[in-house]
Amino acid sequence: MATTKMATTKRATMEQVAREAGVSTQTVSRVLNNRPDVSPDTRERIKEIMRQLGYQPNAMARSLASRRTRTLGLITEDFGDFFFTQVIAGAEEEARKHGYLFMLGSTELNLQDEPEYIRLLSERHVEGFLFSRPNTESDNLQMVNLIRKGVPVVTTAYHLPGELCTVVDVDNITGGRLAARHLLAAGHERIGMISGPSRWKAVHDRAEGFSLELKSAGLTMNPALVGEGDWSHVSGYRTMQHLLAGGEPFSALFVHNDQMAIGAMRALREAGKRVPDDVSVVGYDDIPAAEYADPPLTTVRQPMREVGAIAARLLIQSVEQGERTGGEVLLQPELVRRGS
Amino acid sequence: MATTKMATTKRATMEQVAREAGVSTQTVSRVLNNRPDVSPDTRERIKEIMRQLGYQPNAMARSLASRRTRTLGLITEDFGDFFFTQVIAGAEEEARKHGYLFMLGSTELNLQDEPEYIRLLSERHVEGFLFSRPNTESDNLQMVNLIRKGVPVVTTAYHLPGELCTVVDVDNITGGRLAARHLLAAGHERIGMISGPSRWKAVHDRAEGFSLELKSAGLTMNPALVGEGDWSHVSGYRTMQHLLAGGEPFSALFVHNDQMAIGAMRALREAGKRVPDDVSVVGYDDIPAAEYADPPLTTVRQPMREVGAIAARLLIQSVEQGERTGGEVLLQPELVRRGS
DNA sequence: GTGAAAGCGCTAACAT
DNA sequence: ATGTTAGCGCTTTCAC
Repeated sequence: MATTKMATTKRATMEQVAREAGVSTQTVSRVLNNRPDVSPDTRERIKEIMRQLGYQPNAMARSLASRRTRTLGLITEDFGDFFFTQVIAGAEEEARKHGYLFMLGSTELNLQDEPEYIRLLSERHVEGFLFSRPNTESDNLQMVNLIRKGVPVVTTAYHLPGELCTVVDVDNITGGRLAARHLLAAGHERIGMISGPSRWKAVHDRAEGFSLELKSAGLTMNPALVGEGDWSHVSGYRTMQHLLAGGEPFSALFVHNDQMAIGAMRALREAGKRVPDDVSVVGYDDIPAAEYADPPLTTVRQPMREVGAIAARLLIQSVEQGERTGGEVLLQPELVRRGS
Repeated sequence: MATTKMATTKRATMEQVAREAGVSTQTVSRVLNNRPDVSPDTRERIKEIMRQLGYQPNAMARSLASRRTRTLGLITEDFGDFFFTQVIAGAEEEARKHGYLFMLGSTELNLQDEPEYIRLLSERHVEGFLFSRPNTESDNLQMVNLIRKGVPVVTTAYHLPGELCTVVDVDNITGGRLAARHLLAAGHERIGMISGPSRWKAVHDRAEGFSLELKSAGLTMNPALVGEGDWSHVSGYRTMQHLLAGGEPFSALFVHNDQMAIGAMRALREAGKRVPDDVSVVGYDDIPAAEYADPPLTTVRQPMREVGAIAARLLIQSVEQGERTGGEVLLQPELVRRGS
């Protein structure tokens, strides 16, 4: 292994630029911040010198003086989850357009690490937080504390009642309706459902939208045909086996995400049921694998990157305008018809 | 929408803590940095006051004075990619254990944004960069510039010849060998391959390992049975159709990632070939969907989170010890036998 | 349009 | 074991 001791590279400072240009640092600062009150001449000369010196402003010094960091904090829980990574990608891209960067805090299912992350991010003076993760009852305290301190907070898919916090979400009731309408239109009457964990608001809403639509067709859910999974492939597989073992006949199935739907289809296949001939399946999310499932999975697509982008935009707005708005933005899902 | 104008919350400063405790800021600083030269009494008293005041050190002020940020930069290209998100998750977790945070720069396939990200991150004085993304020839310049400036750089899966940059990778030659050995042991002799894009070193290595193993069994690759995809499901599907159309018989297939393998299996199915009865398939990566493919996909698993964790550890080491090592760490893949 | 002075909140280096 | 002095590299405020 080759090894070299390195001295820290020293960068040009504003003072050097000022000296070279024969002006005060103040004038250089004005150029750096695109303020109008500099003569075009001086401005150009200073810019040229900056280029020559490879001047890079020191963000820490700027932050210390100006109390702005143009940095945001992102709290997530699971990088393995397609939904949340897409949200992050969308948020990140949007933030950069505004000159903001995200600092990352992913608890990776160790929720107890979250306070530590929030501390690390707070110390670094992130100007706002984006929470993009599932929610349990217990973990609101952190968010509420931040909000009460006046820190801008935006969440995806989670509404904190009574707090000034913006929520960006996809309309899950409509999502459930879309799934139901699709199955009803195909003539199904005995319909099962595999939901996500019941503590999720999304799960409740998808089930509600689904039931509402059944009701308007004069049908109701049969409790013997409803199971609950934990979003994983395997839980879809097991829950399906369980419903199958119940012996209650059905010809269609609504599953609350694609991973579980793919697991459920495997269980159906193993039980000798063909999809869609014996059982039609509708999933949720439209993950990349959905299109290449066997058969290709009909599913409810959510605009996840857009959720992230809007969340970032609202967060930055809140940061820059110094106001805290407790609002909700609801995006619409769409049905993607495939072979299942 | 409820709306409130917020004043920026003012935080306690070191000076306030010092005043309350009747000591100088210096002593408070010593406590904050866990230096030994403070009497146990004073230390405890100061800590207590910090707690009471809810004191949070200002990371920018600390950075400005100490020239340390304990922040790292992470450059990636695609949050949709399972491999890279796992690497990030591993890196992130490891970094936090050392008190470091990552700032995020994901170009999301717009490679031309990378210089902008690097600039934003440099200005914020990240102490090192982790590049976790695929590579083309043209994009080395950015990395080389950083390295030459003395900035610690670690990459995953990419070796920059002649530069002091650490690489953490998974042994792709062995990966190719594992796949070949598995197929040879099952008695296959006519074996096809769908590779990733040929400009990737990983692709070259996987193909080489695969060929080497065939050679030691007295076989060679048949060029008519080799196709190239772009890692996507659809490219695996199309490439498979193309190979099938060639008419060259084969009984086994090595595919350079699972997504393409799943696409290829669909093409096989549509062509009336059963997996594994007519054609055995080995994928690469072991993404979550592999286990729930039909049939469950036999694949070469890579320890991706570990790659990230090791990369982060080496990067932090390089930052803290101030030395640049051009080394390579090679982790080993393993074969996961399933039904394909 | 430009400059001088003060200070953001902390740490480094030295003194005691 | 603790205090003093002098910055870190900028922006703010106010003066000209």
